[in-house]
Amino acid sequence: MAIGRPSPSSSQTPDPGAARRSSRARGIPEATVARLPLYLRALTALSERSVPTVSSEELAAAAGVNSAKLRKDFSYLGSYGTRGVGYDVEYLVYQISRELGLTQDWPVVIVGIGNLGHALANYGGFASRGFRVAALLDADPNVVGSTAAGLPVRHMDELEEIVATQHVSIGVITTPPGAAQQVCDRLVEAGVTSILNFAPTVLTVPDGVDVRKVDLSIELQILAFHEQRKAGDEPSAGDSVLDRAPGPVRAAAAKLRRAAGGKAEPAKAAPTAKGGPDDDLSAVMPA
Amino acid sequence: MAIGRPSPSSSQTPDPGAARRSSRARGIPEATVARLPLYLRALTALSERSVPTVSSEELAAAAGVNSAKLRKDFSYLGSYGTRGVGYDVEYLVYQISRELGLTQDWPVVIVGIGNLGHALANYGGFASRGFRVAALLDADPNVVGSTAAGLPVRHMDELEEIVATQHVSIGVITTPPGAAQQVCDRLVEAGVTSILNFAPTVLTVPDGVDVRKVDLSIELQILAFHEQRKAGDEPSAGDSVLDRAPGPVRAAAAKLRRAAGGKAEPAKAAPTAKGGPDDDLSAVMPA
DNA sequence: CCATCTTTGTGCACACGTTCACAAACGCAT
DNA sequence: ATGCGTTTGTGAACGTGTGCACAAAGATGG
Repeated sequence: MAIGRPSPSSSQTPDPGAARRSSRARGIPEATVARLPLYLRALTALSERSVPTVSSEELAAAAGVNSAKLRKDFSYLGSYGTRGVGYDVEYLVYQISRELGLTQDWPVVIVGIGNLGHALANYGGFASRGFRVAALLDADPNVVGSTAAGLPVRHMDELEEIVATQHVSIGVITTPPGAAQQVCDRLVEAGVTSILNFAPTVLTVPDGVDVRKVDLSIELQILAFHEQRKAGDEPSAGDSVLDRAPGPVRAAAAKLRRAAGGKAEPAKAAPTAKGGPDDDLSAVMPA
Repeated sequence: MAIGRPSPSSSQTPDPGAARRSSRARGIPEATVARLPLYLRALTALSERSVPTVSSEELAAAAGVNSAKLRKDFSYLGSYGTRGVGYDVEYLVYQISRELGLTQDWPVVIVGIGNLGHALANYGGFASRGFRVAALLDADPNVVGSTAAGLPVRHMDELEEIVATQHVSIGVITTPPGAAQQVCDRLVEAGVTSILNFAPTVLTVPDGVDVRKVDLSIELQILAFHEQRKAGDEPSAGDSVLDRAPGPVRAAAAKLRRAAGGKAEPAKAAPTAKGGPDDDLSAVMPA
């Protein structure tokens, strides 16, 4: 992975390049990998209903994608279907599980046992797919010692030992944003090479370490954007001609803004106050 | 599983088409929209440190993207920078906020107050970006009446009234998977047009309704895939020559599999047992 | 006013992802 | 065997996203 990357780069989820290259190595496009869990879920449901085979059309509908995409996705795995019939459900479940690496055990540590940490610890879908919570960790003495989902919350200082003895390679960060990078560094140092980050922070990691992030705030903002579109549109504010004007006009406006003394547009919104969004340490749950 | 559902289209997150079209309408690519919140976060941090201007290089580093991409992204919004200087932080914060629709109030309802619902209700980043929790809802009488994050948990039956009187257009689903579609239908019926789904289910919604999903299980599986890559690779199991063999050989194998009586490869993994992953109603937190 | 230095904005080429559409492959009935 | 209906697997076209590299625009100093 990480082919031509010179210095340590933060291979966050949004960066397709790095992740893509690493998976394309053996041929499976990143976009396809991201959909495999979807197919697996749909197939598992069919399997439980003892359905022997499915057509690409049916399975695609169940997974919420179109059938051509599904067929192409499967073609990267090999030719597991039978023309005129469809795909063997059980066989496909197994093949996808294997491809995703779910046929083996993945011990996971969760760091930061706030509201979200609790939620994740209780998540049933964990164990069912080969993931096992190896330990719950927190730095707060008030939290350490309590139990969540039947597991004891242990102190951060035990991190290194746990990772080493249990061969943990995946870590989940559910700390406040301020602590995330520090925790991340420690995880990496201890030997963790894949991190799922719920804190609203850009994590910087060395080459060879994968980071994926889940960010509720971002998802909501994207929804808001589309929602605004649906409404009358027109971003509403002091938009006018200036903003989209070309060259000179715009430049002059910029100059004016700077001259006006920092604060441009004494707008009603624009969160500038302290204790705001991301530094809000009270937010144990960041996403 | 909802096979031939022809009518309403389910515009889940993975489907770029629908979402893209709606945003491209006025020009901003979906990929750019998805990054705007990232920039906004970095800019807000700079703003709090009273930094007046940033170069694309600096801001890009803070947001974890490359500078060319950032400049191109901003170019879709208009020409808000000054050559030789950079971007005015305050002005940009305002412009991005406006573009994302964050200069207005977005009341939100959260349905399903389990562990995750609690976590979200307590999320500080909510209010700070124009999002306001209008109500917490649950169907369980044991939960209704309790309080979370200072707000009372109200019964699902109040949904319609709340949505109508408070003009709620965004709903967050944090119910068990089994209840998700039902809750979704009710939200849509009540007038909600944007849904953030944490339940591991494919939601079907009418045209005009946006759905984004957050799925922890999927993220972990993607990490596992890459993790497996890093290790010795070789998906390990009865791979051999057969799986990737062309034409006739493969076909014969498929025939054999079917003839063998359903269950192919009595593999150790492949979750087939009941009480498994997605139907696990005990999993209040799905993601 | 001119030269120089910095940084933006963008044209262009390329890579990736999606979708169409169709031939080849298969089951099944005759 | 042969033909027919079904469904896969994939080549090719298209659209999107990314990154390079550079000209144009502004700042700054003499």
